Amino acid sequence: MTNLLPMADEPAPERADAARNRQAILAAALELVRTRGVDCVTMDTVASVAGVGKGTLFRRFESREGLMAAVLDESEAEWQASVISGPPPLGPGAPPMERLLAFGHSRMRTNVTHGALIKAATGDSSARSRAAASFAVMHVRHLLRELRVTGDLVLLSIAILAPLDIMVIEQQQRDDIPLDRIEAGWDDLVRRVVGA
Amino acid sequence: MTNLLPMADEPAPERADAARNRQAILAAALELVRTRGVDCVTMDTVASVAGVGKGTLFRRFESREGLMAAVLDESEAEWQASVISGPPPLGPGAPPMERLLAFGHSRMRTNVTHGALIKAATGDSSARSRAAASFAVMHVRHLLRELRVTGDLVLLSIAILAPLDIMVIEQQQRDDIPLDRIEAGWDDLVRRVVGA
DNA sequence: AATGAAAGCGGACCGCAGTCCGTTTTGATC
DNA sequence: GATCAAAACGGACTGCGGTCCGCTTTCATT
Repeated sequence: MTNLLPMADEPAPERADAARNRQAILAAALELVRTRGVDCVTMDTVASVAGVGKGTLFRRFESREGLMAAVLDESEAEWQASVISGPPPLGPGAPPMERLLAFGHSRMRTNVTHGALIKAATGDSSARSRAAASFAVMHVRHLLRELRVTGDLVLLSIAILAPLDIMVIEQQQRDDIPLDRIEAGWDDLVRRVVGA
Repeated sequence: MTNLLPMADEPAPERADAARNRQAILAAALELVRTRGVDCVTMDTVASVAGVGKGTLFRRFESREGLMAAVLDESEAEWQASVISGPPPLGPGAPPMERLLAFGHSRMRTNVTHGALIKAATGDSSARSRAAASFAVMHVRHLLRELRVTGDLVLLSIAILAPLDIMVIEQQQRDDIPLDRIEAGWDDLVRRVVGA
């Protein structure tokens, strides 16, 4: 007998077939996104390539958005890792200001590169975007603190991060503003906020 | 005989029935949005209430997004008017810094109030959001110039406006940050950028 | 190994945005 | 007022995201 009365609300284990299917779906989605491009990947296609029913997709990943978020996390996780423990200046070791600028540049380029996927994974109040935003705010706030910035650091972090949003970046690109100029503008903003 | 050879590429006149239908559609959409809320308004419903075919809706307004943009413009236009020629501090007459802060607060509150409609009207590269953003950037840039701010004023304007975006605001509200604190944080940002 | 209930499965089905194309309306010209 | 091409119309149709529910699989227990 193991654990008759549930001790805590454990996150519910996953049945063998469920785990197998989640892997198959994720692999299929990843492959399809890579070969056809995000916008041409339908849920029916993913289901049939993965060899499961459509219902299974939605039970595992909630929505198309959720599935795309899972695909995106594959690369997002390693980006976060390189921020936390990669080589400087993005990772630890460089002075805070250099790290902050490197962080912004890296985030901006990543957003541009994975733009389509990020947009597909980021709808209203998606769990994924909350987590991603939370990580970024945490990191920027930490760097601002090291830079001895005073004030509401959470709000300042959000303000600093807002112009890096893909939608904002793409709007500027549509107005023929080159990426380098956007980057320079952001650097300027950061310096003004930090007060350097 | 009037104008046999077209002198310039005039924006093409509109046939009587076309104009009539556009009005009917817009009226129906406005009414439905008001009574049912944006998210419950389908294109089929608008079409049947307006007494036209579905095809007509899409020919006139391109997409659901476009229709919602048209509905939104009803109120957006008068907001822009109050910025350009309304009473201070939002309108002309107050010192630039006061106007800038008033502008931000007003924009923020408006975004929150019309959040659902704005989101429905604002998709990837919508013509509407380009125009709206353009107006805001123009205005902020103008105020920054009056404040003797130096640098890439367009980029700084975009950076100042980015945190006012509905998606950004709503993210913060989900994290239980009250609107007043968001507002204060934005004021702080502006003062740092302006250098006051 | 037998059992039974909970978890998972899958595909028919639904609602909605957007397209297509044969028919109708408009208005400039004669 | 008759003519006619261009413009507009409308609703059947398509494709996709998402739901529903009767059937199957899993696995803890005996």
